[in-house]
Amino acid sequence: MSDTRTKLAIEAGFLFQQKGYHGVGIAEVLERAGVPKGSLYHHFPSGKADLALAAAEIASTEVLRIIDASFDQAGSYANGVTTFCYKLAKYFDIHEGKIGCPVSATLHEGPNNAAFRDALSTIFAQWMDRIAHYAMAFGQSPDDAQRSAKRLFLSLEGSWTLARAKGDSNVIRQLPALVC
Amino acid sequence: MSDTRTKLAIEAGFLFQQKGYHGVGIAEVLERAGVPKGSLYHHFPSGKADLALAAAEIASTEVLRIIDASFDQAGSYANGVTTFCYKLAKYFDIHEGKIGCPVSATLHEGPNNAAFRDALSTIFAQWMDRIAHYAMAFGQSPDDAQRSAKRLFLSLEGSWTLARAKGDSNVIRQLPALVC
DNA sequence: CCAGAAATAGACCGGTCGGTCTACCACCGA
DNA sequence: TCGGTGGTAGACCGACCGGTCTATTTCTGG
Repeated sequence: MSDTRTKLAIEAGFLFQQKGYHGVGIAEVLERAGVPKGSLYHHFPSGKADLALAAAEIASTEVLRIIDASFDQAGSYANGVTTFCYKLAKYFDIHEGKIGCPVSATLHEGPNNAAFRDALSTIFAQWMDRIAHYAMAFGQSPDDAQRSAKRLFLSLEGSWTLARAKGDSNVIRQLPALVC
Repeated sequence: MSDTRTKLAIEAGFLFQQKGYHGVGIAEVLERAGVPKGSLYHHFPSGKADLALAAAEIASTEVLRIIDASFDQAGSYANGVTTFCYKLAKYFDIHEGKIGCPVSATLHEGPNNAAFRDALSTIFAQWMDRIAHYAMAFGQSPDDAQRSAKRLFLSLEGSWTLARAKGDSNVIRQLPALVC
């Protein structure tokens, strides 16, 4: 199995989230992961771009997992949103406020090609679909659920940006009061 | 007078907004502005960082100008928000969808130092203050105005992100229906 | 136990990065 | 006319960039 591959993607993601695609050098990723260059190009033949895509994929999966964990045991949609935001705020604090949206930081400032934009767009759609799914599960109409999900997602992206600028995770924690 | 200085900041801002701080090389800015390297380091002694700060300042002023232009002649707060978003969407289209928040793209992916974060945080606060000011002018209570401004700002940041990922300015145009 | 594939290891490459430095030029008050 | 100054011009630098390449080690099926 390819444990090295996963480790590379995770560590790369960690760095991309803080400094953006262009802000991270291959050497830095290699050092953090404790992996030589040869291994990287073995597992990711097309190099940095491959790495970023894989890192974004992993980060996205983690976000979906957090959504599930937040809503599965919630008593209401508003309740789920609150749990979700608190979990994200905690994650933000763990990384000492240096982190933004895990996938947009990775992919947005990368090469402006179709592959990156498509991946980003797909991931965002998945997030909103998942949130809308829970909104409907809690009784909202399909239309309302779509709106709720979009409202939450857009504000969340904004919160990540603002929280990072202010170095304060409370921006994220105050989100439920603003969108519900 | 220093026309060169302004030109450098504007062109740098244009590029930073598309590719982020690390994604833009000094040489590229120089070529776009048609200015030799010596001039840059004459006007911006500490180089790229100075340039980014100046570029962000200019971009922020422009956003404030757009806010004023949108709300000054509006009949209601909601009306002003709509005009504001349409203006931004148009700006987004002019740049062929390659652009995000003009200041966050410039400063967020830059060196993670206090100066950059402070500048960003200050600029965002100015934007929200200005929006809140108009919300109050249209009759909202101070508290409500704060909330309205924050809601609009956060969603707007998110919209810029999503619009760029999807390459579709309609995300921004649909914002008023979501936050008002 | 061995052959071959998978993976690791890192030296090496041309190009580009941000930044420095010296030379020159245009303007302006004396 | 001259000295000085604010600005322009671009050659040049070491560091670092992403990526390639060959050699070696480790794993695995027969």
